[in-house]
Amino acid sequence: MSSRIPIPFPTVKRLSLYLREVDRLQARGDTRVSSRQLGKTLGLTDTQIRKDLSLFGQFGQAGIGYLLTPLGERLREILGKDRVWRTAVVGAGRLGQAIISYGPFAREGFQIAAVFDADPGLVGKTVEGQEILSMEKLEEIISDHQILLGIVSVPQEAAQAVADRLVDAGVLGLLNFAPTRLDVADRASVASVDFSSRLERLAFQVSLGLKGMIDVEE
Amino acid sequence: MSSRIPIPFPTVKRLSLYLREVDRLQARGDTRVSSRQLGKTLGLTDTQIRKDLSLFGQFGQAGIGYLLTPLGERLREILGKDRVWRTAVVGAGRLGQAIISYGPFAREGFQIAAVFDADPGLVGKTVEGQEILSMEKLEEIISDHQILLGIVSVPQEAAQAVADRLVDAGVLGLLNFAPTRLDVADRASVASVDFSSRLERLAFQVSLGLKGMIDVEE
DNA sequence: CGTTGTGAAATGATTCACAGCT
DNA sequence: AGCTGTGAATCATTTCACAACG
Repeated sequence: MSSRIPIPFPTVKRLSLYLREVDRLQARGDTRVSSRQLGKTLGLTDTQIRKDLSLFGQFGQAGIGYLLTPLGERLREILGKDRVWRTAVVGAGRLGQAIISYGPFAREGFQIAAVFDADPGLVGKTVEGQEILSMEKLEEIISDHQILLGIVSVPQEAAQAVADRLVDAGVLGLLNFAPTRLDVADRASVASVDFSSRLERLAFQVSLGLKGMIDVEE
Repeated sequence: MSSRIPIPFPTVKRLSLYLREVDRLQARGDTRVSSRQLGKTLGLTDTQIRKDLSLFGQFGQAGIGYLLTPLGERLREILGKDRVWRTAVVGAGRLGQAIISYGPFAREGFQIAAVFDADPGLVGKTVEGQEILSMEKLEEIISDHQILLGIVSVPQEAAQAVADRLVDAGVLGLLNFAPTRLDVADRASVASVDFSSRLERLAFQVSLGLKGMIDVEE
């Protein structure tokens, strides 16, 4: 018998960090890690790590900690990294090109299977071994190559239209770099990377540090 | 008399979105907006928006909604956008160059005041009107130009060392693009933009959609 | 009416405290 | 002693419900 439980969203965020650190420790030759040790490098409490991991069963050893090999395997499985995710990049401007050549993506099992751009001046050029394709071919190639993820690195004005086309073509997940919300109803998942919002929040935090908390009354 | 209250972290995240939408509506010629309307475009509930805004005083009008001009002004003030933030970019590889030329930053009051890179092959070149400077000049220029924010777009291995130098030089906020945690103790604020973690979470969400919730027992 | 502002209730996530294993 | 796993308590955030206003 198997039961289904909801995974708290913040936990998912952390699982990804756990896996990264587990990989790093394994590369260093370690064979095990305690929740305390993991928490220290990641800036989290040991309790939180144990709580997170306990959602997926018991794979720690009291008195010892967690063995890196099974922990890594299980995290990979949970995060869907026990397979290759074919990914399309739409928008091959400076940002798109940076994404295509971004080391960690390739290293972590995300395979850039196609790159598209609307600019005829870019179409035909090659970035990191990938030929930039015309937008006209988008639907055909997404479907032929069974591409499940799409990275949207086009200007804000074009983002929603691109998202619509990707989803219509069968993409199930969008990584959005444009500073706007993508509406895909229930047809896909969307994750956003929002530089300016992040920088703005940083400026806010710094303001607080400089000025203390916000005054409610002036 | 004035009292100080803590601002919930999730609220800060949203304030930035509110401001962006307010600006967009104003550019379109609108003069007011209701929490309902705002929520619809941003994918949030109207109650949440009102709760968020109410933390900073009452500036809506019952029966009418919020006037865009005062709302925008107040948001800008809260977020620390009523001033120019001089910002340094460290790491002028593809990602760094994409960041430097990223439109929304400039448009939103963040001024790139200096660009550094450790690669002698890049030093002296110009990106978007900015000369890439040698790392040797970092401390001097940060201090002379009173740069308060630093963007870290170097490889993971170099990130912590760069962060240390920036903070020592007087930077108060770091926007970190490297897939690692930056330890700055209490000397600065850090915000991270973590592409791979985001993509991993997206893959996880898609897995859920494909496979349903995680099985607790196999 | 439609809309804001806000206490009160509900939900969600983290931390505490400790039993139990090695 | 050092560690995990977890129920219970606490803390944080969202949603509800509705009074007051234009």
